[in-house]
Amino acid sequence: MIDEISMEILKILQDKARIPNVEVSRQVGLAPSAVLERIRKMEKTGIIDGYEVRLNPERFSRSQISYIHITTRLHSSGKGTIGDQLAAIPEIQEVHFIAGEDGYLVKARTANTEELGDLLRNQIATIEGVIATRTTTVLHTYKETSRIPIR
Amino acid sequence: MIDEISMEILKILQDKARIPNVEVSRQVGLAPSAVLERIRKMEKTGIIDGYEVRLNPERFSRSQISYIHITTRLHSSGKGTIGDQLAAIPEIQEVHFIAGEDGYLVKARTANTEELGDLLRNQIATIEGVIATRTTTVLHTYKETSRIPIR
DNA sequence: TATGAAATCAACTGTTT
DNA sequence: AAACAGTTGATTTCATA
Repeated sequence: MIDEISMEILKILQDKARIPNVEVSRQVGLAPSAVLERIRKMEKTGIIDGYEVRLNPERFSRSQISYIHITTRLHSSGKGTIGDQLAAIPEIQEVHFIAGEDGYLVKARTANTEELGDLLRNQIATIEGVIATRTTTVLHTYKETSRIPIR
Repeated sequence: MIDEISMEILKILQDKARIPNVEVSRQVGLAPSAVLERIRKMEKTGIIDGYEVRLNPERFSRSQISYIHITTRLHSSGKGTIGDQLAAIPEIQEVHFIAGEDGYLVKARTANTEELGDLLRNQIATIEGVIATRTTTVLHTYKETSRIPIR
């Protein structure tokens, strides 16, 4: 479904998402229009999901990463699922429903622990069906990427 | 340090990282070259960290997300820190040193639980100083973005 | 910093294989 | 179906204010 050349294109884009198209075409040995056509097709078929700007969290007062385990009641009523309500909070970057704990694992970014407390008390604890939270505080991040190994 | 116009530009880019530059310039009311200059400057000063292609994990056999708590010995010897060694594993997207557990929290993407077992046994457990691992399996993901709220 | 002119590149359309 | 070439319009660089 994805041939050698398209794989090559994806690898180049993973290294540098805003590389000029002519540069990609030079590297893979095709005409620019052919490369563009391949990229458009991969965008259409969902192989390429999109493009993101990565902003420096420290420049926007978002240095503190926290992982929050959220225990919920099994039969939640309320409007919408708890997962969707958590996902709507902008400080929360990831919401995962996890096995073995009847609940969710979410990743949050705040300026500091004070804002984290705010988030826990005023945004998360108020959601119908949330029983308890347990927070893991990040002291240092060695790696943080959305890049996946492709083959 | 970041004025109103640059903030506006960043918000537009967060919504659509590959929006044409003329379109941005129309929205903020500047010449295209002026917008570009501002973007270049923000790239240089590290406000913009980079740009990423988001590939569909399912198309590349990386559907399974796992969070792995790794307990380590306090005084690790060996070559390089454990954090750096974990960061070098391509299946691992995030490596965080966490408070309260003498260890790391990592996010991994594998094709399935079999590959996860492989990763745990052959790549993680073999690192000098690693005592134990505890894995949280993700069943469903509601949200997964690197976007941060800016203000 | 912002601008406008000039060169390079992107993207659409045709044509060919 | 995929690659290419030509045209149109956007991006980027540069001189200038």
